[in-house]
Amino acid sequence: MTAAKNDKLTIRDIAALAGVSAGTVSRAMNGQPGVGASTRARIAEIIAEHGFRVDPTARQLSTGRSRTLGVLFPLHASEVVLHPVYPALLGALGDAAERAGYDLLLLTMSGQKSAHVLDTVTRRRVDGVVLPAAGARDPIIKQLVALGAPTVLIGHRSTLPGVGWVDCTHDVAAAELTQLMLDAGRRSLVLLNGPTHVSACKLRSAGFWSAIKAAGDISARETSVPFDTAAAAAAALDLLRGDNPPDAIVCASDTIAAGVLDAARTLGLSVPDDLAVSGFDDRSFAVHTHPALTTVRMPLHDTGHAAAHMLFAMLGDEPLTSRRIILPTEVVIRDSTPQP
Amino acid sequence: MTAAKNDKLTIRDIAALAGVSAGTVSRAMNGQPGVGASTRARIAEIIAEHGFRVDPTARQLSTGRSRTLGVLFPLHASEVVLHPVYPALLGALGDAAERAGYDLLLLTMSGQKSAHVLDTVTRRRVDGVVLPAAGARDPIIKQLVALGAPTVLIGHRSTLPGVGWVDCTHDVAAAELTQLMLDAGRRSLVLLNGPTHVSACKLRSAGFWSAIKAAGDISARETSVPFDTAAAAAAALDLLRGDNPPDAIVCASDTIAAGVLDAARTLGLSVPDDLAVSGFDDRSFAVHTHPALTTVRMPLHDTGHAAAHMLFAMLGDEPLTSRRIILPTEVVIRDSTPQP
DNA sequence: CCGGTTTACGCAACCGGTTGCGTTATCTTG
DNA sequence: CAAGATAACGCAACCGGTTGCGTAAACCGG
Repeated sequence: MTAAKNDKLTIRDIAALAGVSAGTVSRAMNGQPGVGASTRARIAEIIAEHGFRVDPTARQLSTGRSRTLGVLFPLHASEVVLHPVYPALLGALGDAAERAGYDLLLLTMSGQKSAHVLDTVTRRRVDGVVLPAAGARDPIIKQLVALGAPTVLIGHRSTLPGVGWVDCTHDVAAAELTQLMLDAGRRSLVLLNGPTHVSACKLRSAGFWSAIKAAGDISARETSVPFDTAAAAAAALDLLRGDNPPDAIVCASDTIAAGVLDAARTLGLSVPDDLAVSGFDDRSFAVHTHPALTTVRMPLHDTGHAAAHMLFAMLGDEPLTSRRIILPTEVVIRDSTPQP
Repeated sequence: MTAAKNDKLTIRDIAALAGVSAGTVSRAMNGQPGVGASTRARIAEIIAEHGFRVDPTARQLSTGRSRTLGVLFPLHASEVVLHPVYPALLGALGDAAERAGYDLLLLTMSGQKSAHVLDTVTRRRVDGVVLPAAGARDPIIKQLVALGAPTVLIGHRSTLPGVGWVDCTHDVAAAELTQLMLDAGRRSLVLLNGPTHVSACKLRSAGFWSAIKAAGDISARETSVPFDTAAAAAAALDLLRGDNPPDAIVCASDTIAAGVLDAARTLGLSVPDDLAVSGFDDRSFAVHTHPALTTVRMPLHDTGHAAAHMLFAMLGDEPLTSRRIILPTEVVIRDSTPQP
């Protein structure tokens, strides 16, 4: 057996084996100067032979670094995993962390109980924090920067100094979809937006209106509904039965779009001929709706990856990169909009 | 300000404030005997006033416990979060951990690179491990028990001594669905199963065949396909075009069932009149297919919850419970099977 | 009021690494 | 070859808690 088990070796055991002091072993392991070449080689050999691994807890206690990144959601964990985009972000962050030799600590925060999270950061159980669900109003962001914790936001373009963020082009995607509707001859559009305090929804609104403004004489409205299929269906029924019913509805999420499809079916409208519908998120069910949903795929894997590496750069592990990154989205055209 | 910030207080600072030794503060904090009532009260007051919090790293170094539970997936993180059931389990585990004051460390393991994971366990960065994706063949399970790590499996009924597990009644659910088909008069059934090495698929097969056997003179077959809509569609086309085409297909997942629905549509078959179809998992898209899918909802939240508390019991935090738990499933009847 | 037990608390070692500083050995260079 | 510079390494303190053991004071019954 070479580098197998034999647990619980300490650095002083290795030092004794090599006939040196513990400090020398530590320096040799960490590639620091002050160790002779032959000694270094001998120590490396002994470490490999006995399968010694440093105790991360002890190292952390003396260095103050844990090689762990925290992923913080101001939600219950069970809410996180049901979300359309958070799980994918978490997965990408996990991949990047594993590849960089970091561990991933999942931090959840029900309500405003930030004490435990701040404590975890203060005590350096995590070296930095990614917030994939950061809202503009969350006080936790300011608290984290006040603590000096390297912080990266996803989906919220904060202006706070020191914090980095990664976001994607919600506005461009919304504009593209809107233009798609206009190009197909639709002249009465509605943006069925999500809650307007959500950063992504603000951007989607901006994209929608910029395309409308550029087109000139178009009838356009915007309404806000929760990210909920039933609520969206009710809102869509109102719109479609009211004055000047829309011939195209741009929705801020696939769940909302699913509600619109339900409403269209209820009224016997044909999609996309009578009504064009688009979603956002490209959730798994988007391909199973009837008709299959035109939607927007966000670069979730790249986003998580970029956020992780931005954090590693802040921690000094990698060369500095930009602290503000905007990644491109991709419009996925299916059958709920007219074919170009 | 009472219990606000003022970071970096040590237990010796508190001891000096209270006019006692660090050891006494430690004992007072942890509710150990050997501290007078008045001293205890004074220490508690000073701790509250200054907002002192123990350093979990230092505590871990001396006690060997981290109040952290590991969730181990022998996969890449990005594969985990795309899975139909793992995210929900992760969420439930996270909720339970937060409520119990535990942190959650996400451990992923690409390929057979178990060294880092075993190291994390050996060094007690986690007090115990939950494996929501345990396969019968995984050597990691034996390695964990060899290390003496409290281990709880989800979805794999291991016979190894010491390990606990939580599973649900895949067999009963499959039998119920099969019986549903039989009660509706279907006489040519197919189980379109997933990969047969998956524990849940074995159970689903057993349930299917037990219902068939009990019914007597029935034509029944079983085929295995990957959990993939396109592959399932191809297999279903073969079956439906072949001799003795089935009038009911019980599928081992919603993704497989979606493929069967696609095949039925291709052939112009009416579901459920010509062909009854059922899925498994109750994924979000099951309600959006046409017709909406009859499927099985698994008690994912309860499963995660039970696994977490079984682990806490093993760690001595809670009274002992059973180490083998089987939770009931729920058949969700929608429109892809004949109404009873 | 006294011997013996219990209680309250301090002291110091320990968990397992890291690191500043001092000492000795080796290497330059004039 | 002597003197100064440099490299290699040991020593011990330190990170911030926990805990076994020793001791002095408070308590007990007789």
